[in-house]
Amino acid sequence: MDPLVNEINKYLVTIFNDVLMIEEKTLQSSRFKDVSIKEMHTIEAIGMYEQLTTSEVAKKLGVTAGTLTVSVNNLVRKNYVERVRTDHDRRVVKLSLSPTGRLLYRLHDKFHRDMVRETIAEMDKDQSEILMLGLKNLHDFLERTKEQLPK
Amino acid sequence: MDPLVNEINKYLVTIFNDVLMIEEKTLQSSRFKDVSIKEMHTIEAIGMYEQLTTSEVAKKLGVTAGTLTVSVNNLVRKNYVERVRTDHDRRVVKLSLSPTGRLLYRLHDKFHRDMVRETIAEMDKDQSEILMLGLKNLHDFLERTKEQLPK
DNA sequence: TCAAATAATTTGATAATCAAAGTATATTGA
DNA sequence: TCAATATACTTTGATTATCAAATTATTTGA
Repeated sequence: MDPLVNEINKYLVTIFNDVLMIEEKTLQSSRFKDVSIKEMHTIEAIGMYEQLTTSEVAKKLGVTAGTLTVSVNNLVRKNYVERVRTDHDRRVVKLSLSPTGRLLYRLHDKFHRDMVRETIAEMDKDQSEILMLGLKNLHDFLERTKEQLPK
Repeated sequence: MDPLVNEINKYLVTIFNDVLMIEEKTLQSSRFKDVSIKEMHTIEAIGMYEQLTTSEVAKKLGVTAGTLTVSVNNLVRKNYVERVRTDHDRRVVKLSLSPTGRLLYRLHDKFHRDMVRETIAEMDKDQSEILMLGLKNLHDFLERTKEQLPK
């Protein structure tokens, strides 16, 4: 067993848990105490620019449409998300962020980008590009794995 | 804004969502359907070798002791975890994995290591070491961030 | 036209989570 | 010594997250 595999794996597991914990605590000590980390990820999936439907966002998050409807009910009540039923097909609901939702999205995005910036700060360009390539490999592998998953 | 920062960030976000989803679905289609991904991470935190207490595991997971007690109640009922009250200090409970818990731990660990192995399969040694270094940087940054977090 | 398909929502059940209160045990200091 | 305090864990009550299945509204296709 390649010790590098173990080491990379160990870092990934810890990074994973740490990011979630830090995101949660950062939110809870900001002015957005009424947003859970799950809700934050829903806001992230709704996004700033596209006009995604309920089922598209549910698929992106890997939850059922019912789960998303409940979550969006709360986010609409708390004024982070807006629902618009389309004229074209009146069964479809497009989701978008309210002005406050957009502000929160940008703050969260900044947290992520600062985290990455700090990480690669002391690497030279070659190194950070190899890091990027490594992450791309992992990403591509995961996308392939998702395809093969028993629906 | 360095486009590399955005790109690395984008991969990280997708990787996180994908790993969670794949882990959840893989569990649900295995013989361990009664274990949620949260419970899997609790089993992971209890670990194979150390004898951690309830509060140590809660801290590792970033949840309250009450939350962990509830989760451990379920894992004991389902026969993945064992509780032992210590003689030395009878308030303290040490947590450990049952034989089935150990089996599940090893399977989950294998999933992770296969994922990493596949990722670095086509990289040469220099490249995979730089990936590792990048992850170490991210990891160290997160550990420092955790320190500074408002308790 | 109208049966089937689709998009979203609602419902009922269970798990995950916290803060606060409660229980049992250990430590400390007058 | 022993009462007050601290510690480790558990319980409780409330809220959120989740799913599968049922329901509602609308669209599509034979």
